[in-house]
Amino acid sequence: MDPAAISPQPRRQARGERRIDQLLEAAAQVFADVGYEKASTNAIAATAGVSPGTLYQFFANKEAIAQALAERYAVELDAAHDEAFGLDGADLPTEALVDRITDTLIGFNLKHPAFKTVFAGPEAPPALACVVAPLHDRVVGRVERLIEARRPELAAEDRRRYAVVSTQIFKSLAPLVLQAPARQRPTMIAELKRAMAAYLRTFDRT
Amino acid sequence: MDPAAISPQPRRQARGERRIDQLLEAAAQVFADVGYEKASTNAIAATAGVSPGTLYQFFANKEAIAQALAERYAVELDAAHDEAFGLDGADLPTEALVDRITDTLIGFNLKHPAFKTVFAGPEAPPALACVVAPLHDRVVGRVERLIEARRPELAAEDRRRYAVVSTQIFKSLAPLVLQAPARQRPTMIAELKRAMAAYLRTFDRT
Amino acid sequence: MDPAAISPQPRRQARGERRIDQLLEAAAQVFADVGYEKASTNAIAATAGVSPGTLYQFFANKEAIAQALAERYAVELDAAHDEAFGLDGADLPTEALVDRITDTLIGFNLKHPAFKTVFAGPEAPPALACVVAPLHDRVVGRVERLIEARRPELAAEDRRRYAVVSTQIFKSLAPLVLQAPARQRPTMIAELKRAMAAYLRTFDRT
Amino acid sequence: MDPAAISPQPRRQARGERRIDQLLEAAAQVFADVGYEKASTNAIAATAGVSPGTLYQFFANKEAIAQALAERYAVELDAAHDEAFGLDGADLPTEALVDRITDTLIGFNLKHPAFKTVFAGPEAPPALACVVAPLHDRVVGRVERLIEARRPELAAEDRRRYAVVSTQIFKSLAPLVLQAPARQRPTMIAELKRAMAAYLRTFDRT
DNA sequence: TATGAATGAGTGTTCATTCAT
DNA sequence: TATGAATGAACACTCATTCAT
Repeated sequence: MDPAAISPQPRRQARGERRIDQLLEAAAQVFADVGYEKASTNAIAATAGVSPGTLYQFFANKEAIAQALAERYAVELDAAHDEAFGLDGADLPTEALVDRITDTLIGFNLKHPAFKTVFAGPEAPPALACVVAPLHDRVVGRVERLIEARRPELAAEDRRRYAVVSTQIFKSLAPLVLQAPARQRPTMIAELKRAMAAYLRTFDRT
Repeated sequence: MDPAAISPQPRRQARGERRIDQLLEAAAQVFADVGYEKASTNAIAATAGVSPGTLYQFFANKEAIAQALAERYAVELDAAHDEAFGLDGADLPTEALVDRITDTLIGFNLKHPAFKTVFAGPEAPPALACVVAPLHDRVVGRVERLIEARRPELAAEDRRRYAVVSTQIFKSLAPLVLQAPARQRPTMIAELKRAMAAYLRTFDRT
Repeated sequence: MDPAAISPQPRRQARGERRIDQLLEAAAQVFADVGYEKASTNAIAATAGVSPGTLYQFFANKEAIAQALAERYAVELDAAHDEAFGLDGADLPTEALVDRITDTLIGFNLKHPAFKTVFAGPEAPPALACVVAPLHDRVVGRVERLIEARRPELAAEDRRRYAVVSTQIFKSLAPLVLQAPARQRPTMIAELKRAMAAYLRTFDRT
Repeated sequence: MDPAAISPQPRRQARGERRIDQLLEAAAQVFADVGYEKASTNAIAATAGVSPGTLYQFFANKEAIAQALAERYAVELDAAHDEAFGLDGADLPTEALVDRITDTLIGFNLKHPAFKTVFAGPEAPPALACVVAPLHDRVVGRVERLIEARRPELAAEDRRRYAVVSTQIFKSLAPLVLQAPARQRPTMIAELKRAMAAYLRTFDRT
């Protein structure tokens, strides 16, 4: 009973998925180092320890790699979100909510230095725009639902706008935190929270 | 003082300066279209209607083009700033100040679609970083001085941080305004002002 | 030991090595025709019948091509040297030694018209200097050891100088031989030998 | 009596010749620095403090510059030669003759670092070959006449060959002298003389 | 005469992608 | 499935030379 005889497909698929993991990890590293535009597919393949041909066996082109990476991040981010403001997000005071979300997202950014590359919103270079939009939308959607839970009376359009703006503010201040020397990071985090809370409060009691 | 004695040189120099204008205009267009990294010097030359060699007679390299563009923007922006919160910036209520500055800067962005390319802050691609930093610093410095005039008791470090964060927030929301369809632009502008004012107010009365 | 297990890689590597041969041969041709500086990598690739990209898969840059060529020559020249004054080089009369060495090296030059390009001594264009030095040093070193065997009482410094000067004289007269019409070549070879022998004799009996 | 009225042409010609001097001096500098191939006409013009257009008013192309430089050197070298082995060159003992010639020529090379660029013999890059040949021939011719004076019984063909070979040997050893650190220069000069004398002696008494 | 802007083919090199093995 | 050789258009930049002024 050769075990290989029973599961030839799973085995191959498993290998394939390991390869994909390798490649995405390599891509994340290269993206984080030099940015999407300057990241060469050859460099990604080399970092993953495979040949360029192999890379193209799993991804149709450079864009597809960014897309796949974005999807991975989307999934993991969803989980983190769930944990961060799971069921009581609606009832928390604004400050506490901002606290939790910020800590979660900053943690996520620290863990995944390539996240920002792939999480550009309207500023994304045209080449990345369509790739990156779904991840961005997903995060914005999440925020939107949270706002909905807290202020159900708001018009959908307003809700959307608030979500987009909050996300954008967060995204613009995050690099300040990430680039700050470790000593000043807490100050910057506090400032980020202050800015977020200030904005969110403006419509908390409208 | 024979005018003929001074004229031959200026004539040629004048042509050169016209060319520089053409080239910078072309560069702005190309930068705005495809971003700095993907902008090819040949494309810029072609857009300006000259040969690549001509471009390099006026600019040492691609970076120098961005730099020159940044400098032009710096000068024009300074003038706009002066006009926007000239002498009474210190005494205006926060909302009025935000109003003026926002309108000025949004106007500037609309007029110069390449401005954002060359006004990246900490997120600028490494290639642009050193080129772009002076422009960014200049704007931040401006804001800093404004804050100082309004709240002289603040520590320099805090002032700096506030200035940086304000700039960053503005920069992140501006694209939302610029990309919004004309109909929704006023709403977005109002939102941008609201976010800015909310943040600024947090330390207005501390 | 399944031969299939080792074959897939060697096959591809074999192709690669054939390409390298092709490319070096092409480079030698182009170098011989127009010299190192004017040899364009595109011309070398075209001569080898491949695209520029292929060339760069095997050589990091133009310099590396010259380097590889120099190394090939070094190896082949070593073998020729071994054959030319193998073990009895120390005991031969000067004339016989000069005879052998000259014939060997002239033969080598005739076989490899690009050799001189890559065997420039102190006159090499700066771009080639560091590439070419090792080959030159190797030949000089060889001559040095030969001189040492024949005149062990000489100071190292003098030995070195004699070796350098001999090499230089040979190098300067070789082109006269190579460019001479076939009919006059023997005369020129004789002259070259005479000049070499005359110089070497000056310290043979000091 | 405005002197300008009498000699408008000479004045202009004089200015032209000054320009030519400037340009050739600049060319010599640039050639000495980076070699003929890498010397750009723009660099030469800039070094001379004039515009490229002006350069082309006096020289048809890059080659013509080298040619003109070679001619200048030819004239000056002739004078130096006259002085070095004027009328008694025929009767001097070989060593004394070699001494004089060597000192003269080494002096000339030291004074004109670009001389070697423009005095390449059969090794000249094809681009320079025809430019440089006349200077080379002239020097060789000079040596030939000297040999004729000393050994009138030699066949013209042999004389020529001796002259060519002597020149070549000198040319190959000169860079060793020029590049040697000042302390070792005398040793190298002595060696050069020794090599030259050894060669010349071989047919001095045939 | 002198300028310096203008040219444009050419340079060395890169890289997303394909393909034979 | 994996390799790595192969491609070729593109890039940033150069330079001998010309030309309007």
